[in-house]
Amino acid sequence: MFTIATWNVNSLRVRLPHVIDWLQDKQPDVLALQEIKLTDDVFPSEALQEIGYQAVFAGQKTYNGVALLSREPATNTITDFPSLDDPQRRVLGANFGDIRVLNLYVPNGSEVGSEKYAYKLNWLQHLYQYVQAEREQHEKMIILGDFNIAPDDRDVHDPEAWQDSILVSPEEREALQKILDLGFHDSFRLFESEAGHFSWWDYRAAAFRRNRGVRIDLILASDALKPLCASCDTDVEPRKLERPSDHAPVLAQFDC
DNA sequence: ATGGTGGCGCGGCCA
Repeated sequence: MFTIATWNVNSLRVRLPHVIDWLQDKQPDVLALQEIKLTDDVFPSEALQEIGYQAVFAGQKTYNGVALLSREPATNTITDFPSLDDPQRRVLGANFGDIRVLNLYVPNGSEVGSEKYAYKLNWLQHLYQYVQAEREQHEKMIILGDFNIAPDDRDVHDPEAWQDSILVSPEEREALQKILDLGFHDSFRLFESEAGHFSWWDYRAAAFRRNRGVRIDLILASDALKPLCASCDTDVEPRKLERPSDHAPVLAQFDC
């Protein structure tokens, strides 16, 4: 069994105790982190090593930053799309055995029509190009992370209120669909077709308590991995802790 | 309709 998870931790410095507890509880082979919000020189490699996890990472000051924590070493690591020169650290690709893993922190986009929205759509185009090329080289591939896109209205607590806004706009959803059309599957939807299952809840207005969230943290499995996917679940428990991340971890299991 | 919270870092940006 190969188990892999994604978690936007919103500062690894603050959330390190939660991450360590969760790793010890769930023991995944790989955990992809987003928004670590720290520079490489202060990455907590030793604390993770002590509980049996190695790390590769691409950090920056204050914002963004991604990492892959794993029991076995990562190989063939990349931290950028070849076609995009971007100072923002949002991409981390690596192999774990014969599985190609791509950890993403997709830009939020702020507001539809804004400069940040244009950056998001452009970034997604470069992602598409990269995945298109990678797909030809790797049968077993997993793309996971904070996509900052809710795939469809089941993934939004109040679709009418959210209509055409950031995270759900048609252009964003089309960009995600294009990537799925390269031969990927939303693991969560292989097992659950009902609405109301979320991975992010705003810190404000008691959104978590009222389950007013969106499902934007995804694990995409390639065609070859789809039949091997045994489960995919959101773990809401860490969201209930003191000083939680605003995102919950999502964990998938594969029979390989 | 607005503001509500949290992280970084100490004012304002970002989510």
